[in-house]
Amino acid sequence: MTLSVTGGDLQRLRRLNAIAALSALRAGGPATLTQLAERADLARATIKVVVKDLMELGWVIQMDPNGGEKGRPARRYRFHAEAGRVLGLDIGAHKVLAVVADLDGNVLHTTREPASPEQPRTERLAAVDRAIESCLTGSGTAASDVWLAVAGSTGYVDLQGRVVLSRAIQDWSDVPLADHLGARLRCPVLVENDSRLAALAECRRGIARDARNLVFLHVGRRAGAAVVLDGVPLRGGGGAAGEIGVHPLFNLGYVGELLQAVPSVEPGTPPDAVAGAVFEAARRGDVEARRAVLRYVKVLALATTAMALTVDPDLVVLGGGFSRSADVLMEPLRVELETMCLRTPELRASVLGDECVAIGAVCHGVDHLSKVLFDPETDLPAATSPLITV
Amino acid sequence: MTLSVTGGDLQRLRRLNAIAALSALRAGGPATLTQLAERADLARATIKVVVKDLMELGWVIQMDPNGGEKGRPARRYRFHAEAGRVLGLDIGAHKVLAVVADLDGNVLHTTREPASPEQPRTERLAAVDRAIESCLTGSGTAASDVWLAVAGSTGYVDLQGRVVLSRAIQDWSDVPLADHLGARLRCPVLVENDSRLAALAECRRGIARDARNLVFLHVGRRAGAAVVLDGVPLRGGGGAAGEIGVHPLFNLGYVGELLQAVPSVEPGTPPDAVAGAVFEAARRGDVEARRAVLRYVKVLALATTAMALTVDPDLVVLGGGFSRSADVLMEPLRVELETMCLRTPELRASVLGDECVAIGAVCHGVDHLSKVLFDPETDLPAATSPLITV
DNA sequence: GGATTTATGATGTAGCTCACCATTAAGATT
DNA sequence: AATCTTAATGGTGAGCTACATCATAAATCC
Repeated sequence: MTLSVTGGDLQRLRRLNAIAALSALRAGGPATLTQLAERADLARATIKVVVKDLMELGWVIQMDPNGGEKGRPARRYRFHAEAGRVLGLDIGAHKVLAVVADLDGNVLHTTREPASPEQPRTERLAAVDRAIESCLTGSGTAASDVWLAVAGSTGYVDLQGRVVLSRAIQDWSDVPLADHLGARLRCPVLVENDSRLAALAECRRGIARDARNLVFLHVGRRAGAAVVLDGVPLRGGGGAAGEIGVHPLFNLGYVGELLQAVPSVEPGTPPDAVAGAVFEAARRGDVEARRAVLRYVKVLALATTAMALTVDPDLVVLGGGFSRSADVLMEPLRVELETMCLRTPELRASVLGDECVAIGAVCHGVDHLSKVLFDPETDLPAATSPLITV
Repeated sequence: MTLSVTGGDLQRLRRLNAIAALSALRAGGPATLTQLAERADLARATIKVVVKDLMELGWVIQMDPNGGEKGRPARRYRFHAEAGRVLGLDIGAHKVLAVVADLDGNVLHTTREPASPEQPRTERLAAVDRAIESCLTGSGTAASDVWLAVAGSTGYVDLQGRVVLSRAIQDWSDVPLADHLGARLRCPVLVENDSRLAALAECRRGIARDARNLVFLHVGRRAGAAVVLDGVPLRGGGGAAGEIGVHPLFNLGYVGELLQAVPSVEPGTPPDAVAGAVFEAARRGDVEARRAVLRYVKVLALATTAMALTVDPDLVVLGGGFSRSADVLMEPLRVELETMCLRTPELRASVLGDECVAIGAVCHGVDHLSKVLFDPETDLPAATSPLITV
């Protein structure tokens, strides 16, 4: 029986109401006291006291009065999203992305560094450092303003933020990424699998905003996956949830190879462009290309069905590089899923492009901060470089 | 952002404290006021008022004073588990089981009715009715004392409590089971997949009490599965979570057939006894039998790996009829899982035998009641046939 | 300029939790 | 048997908290 209800004293009630007011403010945008009272289902007088406290702590600030309505103009308040910053990182095979966002998750600045799957880890880590550096200076962010950093990396990331194993990047196994970043940044660091963050991004800001349970399929030359349940990315007991790609029956690590050796693709095409050419040919109706796409889709569908039968999602989101060719992939995939699934989930293509993982990192960071900072069990801290526990 | 914190009134605080006290009482067993104050981290005076309220509502009763300690003897209180009853049902292919339990989930009485996979649905429903009938009379329970009934059935059960599809029982698809039981019982009814309830039972009362994330594998002539995450059975968006058995690559619906046609098993052996004979032969070291077992295990392992790679559980529990032969199955299964999983989960055999599903049904019912009755959002009802919403 | 509208600030009431105290009922000690 | 020790009980008052209500203030509308 997992009933862990905690009661408490009057101060706790006050805290509860403060958090309720703050949540209402964040969820519904700027508001007057009366509006907030309505939203949080509390008396105006209560809201007033609570908002005063929140302003003193620095979580809420008063906005410029905007006239235009009749009656006495109301003071309007909003969440002080600029009080701190969240750093989001996407460490992919071919690029490193850094973004700085405010506490609402609004991205303020983005920088990009090139990378390659073959480069040694020190070079990649250096690229990460450069991306962070230029993103901070570019957005005018002091290192002390960053409350939390969240990194998304390919590969299996354990609960300590160590990249245990990566197949997409050569020298990227057994990398203590959280430690490296923590030493550099002087703030808590979370490291997550990239697909999981991309899935979260789609669930919060992308195509899946109306869904609570979804499977995210990262399609590319290598395929990855992630599961979101009740709006929360599923990590599993050791952080390995979604790693269906290593299953011997659906070898997603090399699934892209199914898209090679199509006659209509010119022999000289560089490896990176082959898949795109096959998709283009299939789009034109080339029979061999369509057959290759179907082979690719069939493997994908088998893996997706296995996941769908395990967690029964409402939605499957197609993301990753190849999702640009969703027009070619979707229909055959839908057909395959329909023949195999017990309750076929809806299928949609991602709408967040390239920065999907970085945005997911920010979302994850904001969620984490909200959970830690606005926890009814502990005192509400002041909005100044608070102590975050990871 | 899913922050749905609700603040409130002083009455709400009182309610919160009442629930905290009640939870502490239920979790830790009978207690004195001082002990309860300690457990719930509240002042004695508060506990006193709250317990008085709870006694008036009928949720808490005073026990006989038990002397033997020095100092003024303290009144001892306990949760009034006898205030209501939960009915648990297991509707299997070969039997129907009914149990009556109190609000702590203690089983008071069990009845059993035979069934067969071939019988028409009306006969099976009649057997269910008989099992309920004799279980109620046998335990001296009035129909009005049953607050909630939970049924576990083989097959895919949708969120409305309808058995959509069953392969283990012939005439058992598209059965509105919740409606049938609801009309008979005059109390709310929950219907769930049987494997899911068995998994819950292992997690609460069985071998998996220390685990929060697990995959449950129902092994038999047909195999089924269920997932428990954070101590809660995973239903999925439509109740189909865990139905990995219908995946075309691991055809678990007929996996038992892999255990046939072993020379050392006498030709005349009845179909039900073949598997047991094969296991027995394998146990003795018969090579053909071991090979058959290995074929069976390999299929099982592929399906289990797919699930494990999706949700990354800490534990896989082997349950169902064939788990009696866990000694033969475990080791090869462990080996297979180790070669395929990224993070191999621990493997254990079920300890709750035949009544596993029924016990799980009771656990699920008690959980549901706790959630609905002791919800901080609503007033605490009196402990007399309360209105339960499903 | 007056009427209307809407937000603000202040007051009083009721309810809750808690710390503190004297009281009570048992076993332990002399 | 009388006294001491121990530990729970019951009651009181202090300090907060949330809420409803009311007079007041600052805009727009006619």
